[in-house]
Amino acid sequence: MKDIKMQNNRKVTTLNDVATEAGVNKSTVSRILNNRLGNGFSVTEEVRKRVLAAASKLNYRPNLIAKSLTLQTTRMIHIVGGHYALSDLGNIYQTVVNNVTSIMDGSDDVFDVTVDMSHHDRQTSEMPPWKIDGAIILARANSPTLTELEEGQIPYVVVNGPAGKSGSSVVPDDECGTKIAIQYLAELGHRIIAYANSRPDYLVGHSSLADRHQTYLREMKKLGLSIVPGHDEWLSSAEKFLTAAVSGNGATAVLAYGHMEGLNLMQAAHKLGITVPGRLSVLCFCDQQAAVAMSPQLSFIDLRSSDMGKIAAELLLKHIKKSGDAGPTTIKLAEELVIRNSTASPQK
Amino acid sequence: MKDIKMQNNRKVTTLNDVATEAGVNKSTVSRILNNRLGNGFSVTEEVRKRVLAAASKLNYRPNLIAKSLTLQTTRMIHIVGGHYALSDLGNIYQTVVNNVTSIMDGSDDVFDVTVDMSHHDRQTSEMPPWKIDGAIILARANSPTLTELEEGQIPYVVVNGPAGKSGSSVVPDDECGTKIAIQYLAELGHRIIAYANSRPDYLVGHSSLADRHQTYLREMKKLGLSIVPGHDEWLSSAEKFLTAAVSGNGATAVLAYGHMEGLNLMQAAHKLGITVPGRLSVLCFCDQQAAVAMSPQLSFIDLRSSDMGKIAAELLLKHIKKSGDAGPTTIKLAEELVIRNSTASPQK
DNA sequence: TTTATAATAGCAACCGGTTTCTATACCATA
DNA sequence: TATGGTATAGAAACCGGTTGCTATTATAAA
Repeated sequence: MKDIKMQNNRKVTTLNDVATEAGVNKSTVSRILNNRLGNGFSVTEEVRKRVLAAASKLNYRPNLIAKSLTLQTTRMIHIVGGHYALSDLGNIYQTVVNNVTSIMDGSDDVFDVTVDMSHHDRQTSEMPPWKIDGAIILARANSPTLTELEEGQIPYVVVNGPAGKSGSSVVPDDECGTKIAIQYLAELGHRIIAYANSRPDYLVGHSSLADRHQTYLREMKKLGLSIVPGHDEWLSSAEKFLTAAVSGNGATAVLAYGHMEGLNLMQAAHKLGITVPGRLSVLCFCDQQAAVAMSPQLSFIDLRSSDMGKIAAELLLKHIKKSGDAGPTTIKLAEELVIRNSTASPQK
Repeated sequence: MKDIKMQNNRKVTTLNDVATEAGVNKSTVSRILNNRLGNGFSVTEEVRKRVLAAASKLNYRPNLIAKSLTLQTTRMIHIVGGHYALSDLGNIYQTVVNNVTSIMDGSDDVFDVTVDMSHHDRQTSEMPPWKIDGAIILARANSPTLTELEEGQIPYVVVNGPAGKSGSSVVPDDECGTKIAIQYLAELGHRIIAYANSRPDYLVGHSSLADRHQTYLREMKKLGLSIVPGHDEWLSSAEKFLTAAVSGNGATAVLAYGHMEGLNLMQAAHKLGITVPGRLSVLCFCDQQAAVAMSPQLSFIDLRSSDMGKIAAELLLKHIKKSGDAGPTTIKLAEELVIRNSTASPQK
């Protein structure tokens, strides 16, 4: 790798500058600025004022890199895997990040939250170059990242994915959710229910892919319903999929892996003149925020992304404070069916 | 503020540990591990092997905090104002962040990108406490942030907002876009065109609010068209707004401030039985990603968020490398009308 | 054999803070 | 007047790396 030598004519005021300006030693400035007074150390009010004045005059801001080098902490929470959160419209990770942030903002102890946006290959760690007090992992971390977290004994919580030995995780119960979905559709009277799998490039290898798909198959079999071909293919063209499923195989309902598939299906249905929920019921896994964008109002299996974010943040805070029963935990949230206007009994 | 004292029993191997293990000086280890050989410095192959072996045996990983303390650079780009990017569905800043990230990922020099998610008050700087090589500001920065950037001579680019003296900015041309929108609707034959203003809490004070609203008024007057009451109020209830505008004032088209207003209007129209584009044309300012979610396919004034992100990132890279004409620039992007299925000539 | 030069590797300063230990002045008490 | 405690502040080590400079040895040239 080539190194860029950066010119460094930046004039940032350091502790020493403040000390010089105030005519005292830098250790004195440090103690005053960090309220380390009263423990075998004190200064006259006059010196204190002078130092404070010098600091504000020079617009001093501590260099956290140096600070964290000695303190071994930065009071920062890092969210790993930000590109998931922003990768498409109404992604659940967006909601997760929002809720993590809001919990952290409301915490007694101040923690700044940053999100890592970079794409990393599987070999390089996703950890930031500064010391963090805790991490939230979206969906999954590569193994160097996990190793680093474990070895550094950094508290972390994985959202919607598996944690390592000492980490916690918060996951939605996809099997349960899928079961609920199929049962609901069956109770409405649907016999032929299609499953629209994910796009090919989305979260390859993630457990939700297999969990929803496999549970669909198992549950359909159990209830004696008709599995519609195409369930094992990636959804590339929603129109083709719908044409084959509805016209070709007589499906009256479709369960979609996620909100993007749901959105595509709804728009394809509209184009094909397939009324929803008249001729076709559409149900998908997503959260409130994504569902709200679609019309007619989409019925959905709520992945509880907002709760996942909140719980993950609270769990992380507990781990950081080592308070109470702060051992590694796995929390499985029950997915919930939210019925709105995209599902109905099939027409005779 | 109370300080948490964290226990620190972490045993992480340092450069010194490796040096001891290999029986050499830590500077030798540093140079070998960083390929700083060949510049007045060299080692025998035997020593090199020994050091490498020691490092891998002890599972050595450099402490990047210490590293960046001496190197004075973190190879990090920081995006300020992340809560804008994730605040609601299909926000243009989401696209901006995505595109900034992808440009950075594709750059020859490796820069990590982080997004600050914390909410800051107007008085405290939004800058991270570590040294960054460049910043992207979403929408706007508070004045301590701007001051710090300027004083620290840190390259930065503001997206959709004003920059300080030495910063660049990339903004969409809202006046031009609004003009195009009104002219287009007028050419379709609309005489009574409503304007749906923003939600009350969104980006208070941002120039786009005034620019779009004022240009609407000016352009309508210029073309002798009927301004519909309600244009100067926040959009609180889309249904009330539509009822008043369409039924009350005979509006046949509505121009909305943003995608959320557009979405609300589309759904309200659906509920009220107002067909789009049959009885009402709907046009709003947003980007491709947001527009794609709505049905019928929304016509929109493209804010060029994707281009804004890319251009901002490229500009920032130029500034960082001080290459060519790297002075502060303001780039104004022409907004573009994208005609899809939510606009049509008014019914007789 | 002496001297110049290259190869090899260590020493120590430095980055910007925190903190332990030490030093001085001042005041009160014996 | 000697003694000791307290208030006040500085000196220096340290966190974990990087790098300019120096020191030693080996080899080549004079």
